[in-house]
Amino acid sequence: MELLDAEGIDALSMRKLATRLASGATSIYWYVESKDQLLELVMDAVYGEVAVPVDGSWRKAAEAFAAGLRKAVFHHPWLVSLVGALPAIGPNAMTASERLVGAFKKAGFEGWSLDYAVAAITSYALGAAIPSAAWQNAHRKQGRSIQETVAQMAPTIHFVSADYPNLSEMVDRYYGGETDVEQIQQRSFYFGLNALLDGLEACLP
Amino acid sequence: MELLDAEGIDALSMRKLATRLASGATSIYWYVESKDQLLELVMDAVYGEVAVPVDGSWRKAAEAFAAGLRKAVFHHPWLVSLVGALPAIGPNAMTASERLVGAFKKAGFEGWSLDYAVAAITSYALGAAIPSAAWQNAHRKQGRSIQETVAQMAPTIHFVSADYPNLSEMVDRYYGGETDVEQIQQRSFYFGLNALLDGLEACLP
DNA sequence: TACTGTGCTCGTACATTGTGCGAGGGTATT
DNA sequence: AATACCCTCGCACAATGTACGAGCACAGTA
Repeated sequence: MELLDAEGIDALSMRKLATRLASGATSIYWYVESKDQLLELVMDAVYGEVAVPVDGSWRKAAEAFAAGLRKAVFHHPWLVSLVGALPAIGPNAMTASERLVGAFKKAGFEGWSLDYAVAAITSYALGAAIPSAAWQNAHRKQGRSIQETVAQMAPTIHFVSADYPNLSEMVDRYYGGETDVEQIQQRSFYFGLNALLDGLEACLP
Repeated sequence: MELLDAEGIDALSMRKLATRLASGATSIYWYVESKDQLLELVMDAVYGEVAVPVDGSWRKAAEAFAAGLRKAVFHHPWLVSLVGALPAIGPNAMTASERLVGAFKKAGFEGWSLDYAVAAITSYALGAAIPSAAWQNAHRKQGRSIQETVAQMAPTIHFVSADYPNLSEMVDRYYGGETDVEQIQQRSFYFGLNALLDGLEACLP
């Protein structure tokens, strides 16, 4: 994971990992069946970073899950390249889901509504993490800081959105103030999350 | 895209693509700078399949966008491996966003709320597409049909969820009836989408 | 002490990958 | 006839995932 965080997922090779571990390249295959399986394990390790409380309201549980996933993806932006391509059935992912389901069940969700409500939250959490990861990936690909990347991409962004008046207006809003990408994304994240939670709350008896 | 649909993203190599095009492997590089750029173009081609109507309510626009993306990912499950890793600034993606923003703006969203509301919908749409793509990827990796894949994975799924009572309950519900994965996912998708739209509607003046 | 098995490491090897380079050929313009 | 451009492609190289099997250390048994 240190290697992945530092160099991204394209840069991870079994040989590099081996030298990092001061071992032979193929020794890894004693512990792991394939690179894919290794990545599955890594993915579940990341899920281990999202902590869902066992007590507390269903809204708190959902918030903890979604925010935890968001933070995890922020620190490990390569995760989004794995989600959807590899099954997420590790113990950490399972525990998080289990607790989330438990909280929703205790709140009164039942039957298919329970499944659907949980799926809605996970979908939103995953989806919201993607743009965040995209920015991280972009600015890590060059060695620059976020501010520098934002500044550097400004002309390109203005150029490609020039033909789209609504998008241009959005872009201007982004580049109007201090352009703290992370803060904007955080606000955006909680705005949508609260909307979704409000909508789900209306389904409760 | 035919190659990607048939064999998945791991199986796409420049050489295979070249033989499919009855050309030399490196001839492709006359038209395309790198494989990554090729994938960017392919990604935008998929965005071309999601049609957002210019007229109609903001809810209809959001539904069309989300459902379109869902359908596109269903047919091209390899897309999720690209989203978040590659920038989505092609003309088709831009047009879809532009129209979505337009519809929301006409409905009364403005300022940051406009951006956030649109971001919420796209996040949900992307996130909801991921599990769907995961199933597709899984069942395409083996040559089997969906039903066969579902049946074949049943023991594994029961096994890994055995220690999690809430998840077991969910799994039982899934495997209780006819287990039409696609239909369940569709219902789940619209359930969450409507909840989110309801929540967003409450933000309107 | 000798032998056997088991857990683990690693060098070698191979097929496959993305892609840089430069030599070719076809067509249009001068 | 010569030059310029558009386009194709064979070759080559470094890097990749991983199968294979030879080697080690150490445990238990004879």
